[in-house]
Amino acid sequence: MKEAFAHMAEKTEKYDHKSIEARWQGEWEANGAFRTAEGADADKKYYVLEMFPYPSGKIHMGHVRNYSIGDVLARFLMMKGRNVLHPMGWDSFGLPAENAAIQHGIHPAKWTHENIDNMRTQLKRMGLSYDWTREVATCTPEYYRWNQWLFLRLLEKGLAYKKRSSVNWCPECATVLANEQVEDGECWRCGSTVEMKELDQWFFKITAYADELLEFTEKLPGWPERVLVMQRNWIGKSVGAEVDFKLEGSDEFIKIFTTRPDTLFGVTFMSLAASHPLIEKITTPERKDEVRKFAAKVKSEAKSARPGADEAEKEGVFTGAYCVNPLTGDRVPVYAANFVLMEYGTGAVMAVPAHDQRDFEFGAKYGLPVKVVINPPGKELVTSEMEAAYVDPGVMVNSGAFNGMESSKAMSAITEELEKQGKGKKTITYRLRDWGISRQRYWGCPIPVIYCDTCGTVPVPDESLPVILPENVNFTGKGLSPLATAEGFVNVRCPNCGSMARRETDTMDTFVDSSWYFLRYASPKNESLPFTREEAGYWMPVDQYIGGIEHAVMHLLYARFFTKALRDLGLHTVDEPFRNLLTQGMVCKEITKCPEHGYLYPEEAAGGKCSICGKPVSIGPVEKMSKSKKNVIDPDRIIREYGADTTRLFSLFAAPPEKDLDWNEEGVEGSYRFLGRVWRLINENLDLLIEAKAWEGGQLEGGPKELFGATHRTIKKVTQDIEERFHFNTAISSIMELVNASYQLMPQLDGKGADAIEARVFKKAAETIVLLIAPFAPHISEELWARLGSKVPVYRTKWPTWDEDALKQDEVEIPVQVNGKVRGRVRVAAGANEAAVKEAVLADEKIKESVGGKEIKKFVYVTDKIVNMVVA
RNA sequence: GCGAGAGUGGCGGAAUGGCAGACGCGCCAGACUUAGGAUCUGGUGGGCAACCGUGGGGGUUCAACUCCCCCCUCUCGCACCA
Repeated sequence: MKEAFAHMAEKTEKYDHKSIEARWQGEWEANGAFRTAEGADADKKYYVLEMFPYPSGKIHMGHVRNYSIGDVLARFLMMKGRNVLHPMGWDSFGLPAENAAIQHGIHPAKWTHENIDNMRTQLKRMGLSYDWTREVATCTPEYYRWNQWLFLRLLEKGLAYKKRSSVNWCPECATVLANEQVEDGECWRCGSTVEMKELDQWFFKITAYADELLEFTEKLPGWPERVLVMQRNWIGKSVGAEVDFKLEGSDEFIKIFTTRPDTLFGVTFMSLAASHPLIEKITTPERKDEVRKFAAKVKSEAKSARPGADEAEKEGVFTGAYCVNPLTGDRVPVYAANFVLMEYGTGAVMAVPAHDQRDFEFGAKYGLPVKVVINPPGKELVTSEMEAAYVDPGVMVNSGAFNGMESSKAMSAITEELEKQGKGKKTITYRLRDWGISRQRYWGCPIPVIYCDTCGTVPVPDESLPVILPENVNFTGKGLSPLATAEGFVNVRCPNCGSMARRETDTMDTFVDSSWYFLRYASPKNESLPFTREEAGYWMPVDQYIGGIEHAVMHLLYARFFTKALRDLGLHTVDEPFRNLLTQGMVCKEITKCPEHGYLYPEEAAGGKCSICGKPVSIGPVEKMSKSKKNVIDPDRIIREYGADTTRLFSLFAAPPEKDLDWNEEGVEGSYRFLGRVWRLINENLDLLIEAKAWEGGQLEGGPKELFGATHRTIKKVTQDIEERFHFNTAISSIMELVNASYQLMPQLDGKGADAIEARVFKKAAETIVLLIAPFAPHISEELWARLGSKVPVYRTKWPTWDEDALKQDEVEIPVQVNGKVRGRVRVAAGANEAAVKEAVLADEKIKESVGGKEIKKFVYVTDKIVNMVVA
């Protein structure tokens, strides 16, 4: 239909996003537009980084949003004269590639590289300002050899070690999972129930940095508070004491951990984790049966997702054993309890029902005594009247020599006493565990060690790196990793003694790869080091890191750990990798459902009817885009139909970056219309605009003065919105206002020449619009800039600056409130004094009426802003 | 339970002590047109009005979406951490 009218010669050429975007992407590529090099002036550097993607095959809207945000910043800062590093790469080891091999018989390498090629093309079509010469892919030997090299350095430092340990095992993925990869007892990737398994594993000693990692969460003002909180929770530091309780009739001790040594005199029983190794030993024969049954029950319950902590009933059984309170000598019965976790502390807890809510509940259930040792200030607790534990500080009682002391002081006093007697010591525990990095998978970085019968565990020498992942292996998806069955890989001579030995066949967790890639971008091609001190020294830290909240703990904590460990290896000098972090919101869309066919893709629900059966479709709540709910929009289609500029613009305009974005196609059309409006504004006046000289200042009146003021106001607003708060949505809306204001001036251009003030002010506005939209919609911006006659591309043009004088208005309209309600407005000279304003206000008929002759008790005037009168 | 964030027109969202609803979507009207799902222009929180309106209730202030206190709802994170 559109074509039928195409012959109706339109006044101006249509906005053809396809040819414009192809042209400028070609130009940028041909000119190496975004290549970066270290400069002399270190404070001009700016490192913008978006989390690199896993090459799943196609980009999704989350990527579009992430990279659009980063690109606005990068392009804006380039125009502001910063030396911007803006790289991109691929987090390209990982399970999906291996699954593709198992399911479709495609080699992971082939699958991955094809996906990378495809996604690179897609990213280039978005017009992102990456320095592609710095591209890295973690699955290439050029990259992963440095993974191996860094592993060896950590090994030398004692920060990598091997131990046999019980690990989380996913039966479906046939691999070990890190603690962080287990969610509610299920595999984070496939959702299978996780089992425990004993295996020899490589670990990184992240716990050696627990304190520093925690401490620096207070020194990252550029990070969102919630991410820091999540990391603090994850590290889970608590300060307290370890206390030894001697077992009655034995030389063994039960070691407990407590954060409340001040309550030690109030211990009335002891709780052990059901899986505590001492349980079996100490349980009296007549109780064995009951205790074993209980332990089995706790174990099975632990496997299924534990119900919400506080609501779960506290249960336990008496073991028949007693231990002795080290300070009071009291006899304390030992229980096995379901709420004590073997993984935390020592797996044993001293129970103080009077001052711990869990112990209180447990004690009440089994009729155990309550002994108060802390009274609230000015009060006395009566055991029989207590309905809950008293957990706050107070004054010590029933605590021997410590009576009368502030409980806060007793904490350390009692700990010191224990230390003096050799019965305990001050201790700090962490929830954070060392990072298990071994994976029984093929598509990952080989761990560079060799096992020799004579020499033991031997590191692969640096000069033998990289340990190449062999291509020729079998994929079954069952049992051992394909590497373990690759004879040519496994069998190797010991680098030490030369006898036949075996290679490690586990590969590294892919989070290792992504823990230092931001450093590799500084020296992407270096063949003798992972990165050089000079280059990393120039670019690091990343000034702005942008990515999804899902990486709040794992990736971001590992990357922080690596940065610190590599610093201590002397490889660079920064403490923290990411100075500022922006966690973008999710991209969401409403769900469409057919009563018969379930979830429908948006295109299957066109017109509100199911495309399969024609039944009306129910439109559900807005949720995160996901394939399972079919509420996904393919960026490729949007870019094809509307162009990259529109797609980027909409994803930035619809919501501020940290909030969730609600995708809707009408909004996309709105953004497209806006770009069309900019296109016409300039092309319909192109001859005049080329000829006119932009107005840069001087005496103005009326329409031109207004537009010139609006131009400068917009420069100021857009600049501040981008650099101070990342509020791209309001930046874009203010450019829209400037475009609207420019259209308002168009009638005044009629019949005027290029020398006319109107034309010159209009030119200034037009130029400004083109430059201000450049970070958001770079292609149309370049095209219009070239059409306006510039030989220099926009990305090398200076970002416009504003003139405070141009913002000033001669006259301002002041709203006048009477008792807080707007009753009228007066026009006064800008900056007028209160007396002058008052005179104008009192002369106004409408306002007079509102005042109704009543007494004016107070007259408030905020210069150029508002008047408020209190009358009665 | 603890922690973080949010609650504003039909919708996405503006406004961080100073005219609530910028900008956009949607909707309505007009212009141009053989035609319009193009474009341009205007209108659009509710109410006939006085007035009423930012989750609810109190407070501070000349002035509160914004600050303080209490409560409700939602989202996210942590969750028997001794």
